[in-house]
Amino acid sequence: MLSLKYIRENTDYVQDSLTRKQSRVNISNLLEFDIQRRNCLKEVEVLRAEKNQVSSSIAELKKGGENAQEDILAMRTVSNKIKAVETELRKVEESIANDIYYVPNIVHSSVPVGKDETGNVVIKKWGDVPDFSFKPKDHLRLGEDLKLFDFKRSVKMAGAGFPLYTGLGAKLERALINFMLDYHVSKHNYTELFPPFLAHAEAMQNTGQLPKFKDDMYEIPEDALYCIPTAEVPVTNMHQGEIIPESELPIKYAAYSACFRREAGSYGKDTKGLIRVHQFNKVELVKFVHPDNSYKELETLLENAEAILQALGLHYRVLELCSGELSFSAAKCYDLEVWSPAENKYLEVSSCSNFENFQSRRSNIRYRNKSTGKSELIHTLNGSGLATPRLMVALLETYQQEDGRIKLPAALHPFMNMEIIAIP
RNA sequence: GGAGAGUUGGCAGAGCGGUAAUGCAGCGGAUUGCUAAUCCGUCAACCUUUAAUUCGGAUGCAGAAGUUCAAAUCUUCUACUCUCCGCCA
Repeated sequence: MLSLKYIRENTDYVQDSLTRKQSRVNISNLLEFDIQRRNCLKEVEVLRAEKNQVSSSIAELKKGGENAQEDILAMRTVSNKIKAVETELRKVEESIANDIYYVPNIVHSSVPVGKDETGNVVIKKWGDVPDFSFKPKDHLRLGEDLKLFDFKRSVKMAGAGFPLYTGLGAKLERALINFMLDYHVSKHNYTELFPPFLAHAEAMQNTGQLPKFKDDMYEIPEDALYCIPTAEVPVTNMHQGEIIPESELPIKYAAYSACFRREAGSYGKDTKGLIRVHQFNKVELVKFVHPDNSYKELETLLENAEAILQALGLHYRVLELCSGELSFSAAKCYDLEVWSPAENKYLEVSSCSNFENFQSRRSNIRYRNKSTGKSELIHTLNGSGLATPRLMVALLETYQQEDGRIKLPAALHPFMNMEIIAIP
């Protein structure tokens, strides 16, 4: 979240940022509440000061064995007054809390202005669109022929959108996860984590999933827990409430998790196979960094995610998201899109974002500034590195042979113990 | 599921109705001098004020409600942590 003080002192900038983000959030209510709050505070603080003063004089009198009855009676009315104003204050603060959680992060000045996906800027293309001497099959057909997934039977377990990987498909899924984790740990110096897949409401609120995206999450009401939509949630919350020594920054984590998304409102879109599912696997990269370096760290985060696609030899492009496409919590974001030969389009496999102190303010994650000795909010970043389903789509389609077999890229050979996936 | 103990500043830790000791670490300063020590100040977030990183005020003891002139301290509820028992992969 943003701080109320920041909104108050930079109202025009925040409003401009909201406009660029295509947000209809109204901050004038918030500013009105802010004034009310400060008026109440002033009132209550004067009364409290009086209370403290008289209270200590009562204490003095009693110590000296004197009668303090007069003061005590007077304090009774003051106390009641305080209670009344405090109630009012609490109401105003509740209104502020309700509203401020719906205000999205500000947009970084480097972000191109635009209102929808047409405003995104392609800043890079890597590799070539693969060329086929035959008509390439789509991943569904390939999966069926090679018995890699079973979408019909998975319905018996959990319904549509919960993929079941079978045989070499299951092994390939596991190989991709292992390959990516190993790569980030050994080549990019991330620390590997295996986090819980459920998180409580506070954790969800800290990273910005709640309150706005409640409907997109699976919930377990008996235990007040939610299924995580990304490992970003548990991993970012790992340092909640901590003050991290400046010398330990940046902290970099790579975490595998299953991800659960209800995808409410997107029914009928991308219903084919693996392209949009309720449960999927992802290796997530999360960084806790010094505020001065966060944009540099965003660039390397992007490079780290790209390295996976390069190692797998898959054609992709990088988008710099325009202001209107930025997610709620992000100040700047790059999307990585891999090429699907059968779909004949690019599919998003990663978003790399800088959240600046939007998440760390909610989660109260700080570092100790060496020169001032004061604690300040750190910046958080994260990016997928990568999500498997669409990666699987691109991989199968890109490396298919005319005879229907899949010739795996060399990077996966050690993880699969084979070079070619053949028709069983 | 049952029983018990606990949750205080960055950390450690006292206080158990009169308004948060003390130690360590950090930051600032002073002083003596030299593989460092000693002393002083400061040490979340908030409001107000200021030329100011200034003065002041209020808050703050897991969270919420209550009793009281006054709550870290008493009462109730909630959350979390630990220990033991039971059940289970």
